[in-house]
Amino acid sequence: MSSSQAIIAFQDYDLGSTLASGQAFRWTFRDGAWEGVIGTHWVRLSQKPHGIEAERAQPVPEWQWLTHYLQTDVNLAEVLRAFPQDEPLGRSVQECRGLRLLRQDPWECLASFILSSTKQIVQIQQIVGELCTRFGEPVPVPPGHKPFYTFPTAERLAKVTEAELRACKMGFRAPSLLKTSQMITAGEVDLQRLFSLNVDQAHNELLRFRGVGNKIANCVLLFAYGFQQAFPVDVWVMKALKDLYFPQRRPSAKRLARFTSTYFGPYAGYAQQYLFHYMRMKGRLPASSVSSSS
DNA sequence: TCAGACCCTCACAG
DNA sequence: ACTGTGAGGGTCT
Repeated sequence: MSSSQAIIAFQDYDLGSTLASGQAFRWTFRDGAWEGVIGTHWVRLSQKPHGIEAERAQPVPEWQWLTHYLQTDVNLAEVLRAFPQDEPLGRSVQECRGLRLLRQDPWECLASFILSSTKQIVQIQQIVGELCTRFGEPVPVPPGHKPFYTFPTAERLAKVTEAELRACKMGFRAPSLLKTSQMITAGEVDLQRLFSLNVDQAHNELLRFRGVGNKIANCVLLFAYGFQQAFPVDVWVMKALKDLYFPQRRPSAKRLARFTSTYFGPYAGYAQQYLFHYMRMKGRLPASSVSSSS
């Protein structure tokens, strides 16, 4: 029974916060709904009182690809219960109610985060968009709608030149993405195989790629491979950790790693996302109140 | 451990 | 309008 529309009954899911929280970079909000591409599926998602409404350009037999991406079967209440009961995290959870983690394609996630280093989220979105437009394949969209593209495969990108990548405004990240594409195409690293490894082994495999350090490796482990204990530490989370948990003196890298891998529990990755989102929102408040008071 | 380099773009002063 | 400056979900040497 195919349909081009479905409602996923679900509560405790803030679609907007989740899609715009810097996990994925290809969602755009338009006319009250989020439009994007998952794999080869164009889809439009909107938040409804009793769940998420999904709309496709063409009928599809099933929606498992979508529920898997959105991770709607994760019991958020259980995740939140496993958090340490401290004040900063509690406040973050309160402010970001319904924030979720997505489950993305490993290659798209890896490539996107290679492009993320020292970039603002808006800029990452620009670069990724440019990359897809130039090297992705068009996907079916509703009549008269602007075109959408797949995320280009590693095989495709392995054949382009560094100059072509730089034309997507990715700067010094171009050689890293190119080399990574080539390594994967050559079979030097098998991204699917990482699913069968433990978190430390998978982490080490990811570090073999140029442009992938500790932070980006953890992002890919968390957002694509579902290692919920992975804890990416970027400038925002670092600020949160220093301000909220180490106000006296700044901890050594070793001490910090020890803390993040034990204190937050089995769902540390979720805790990280809440702290990240909270810090970003908080940092943004003064700017928006200034601009709106003119 | 610790700078400095690395590309490029945008926001924000002046 | 124009130019100058700083910094942005890091990584590598």
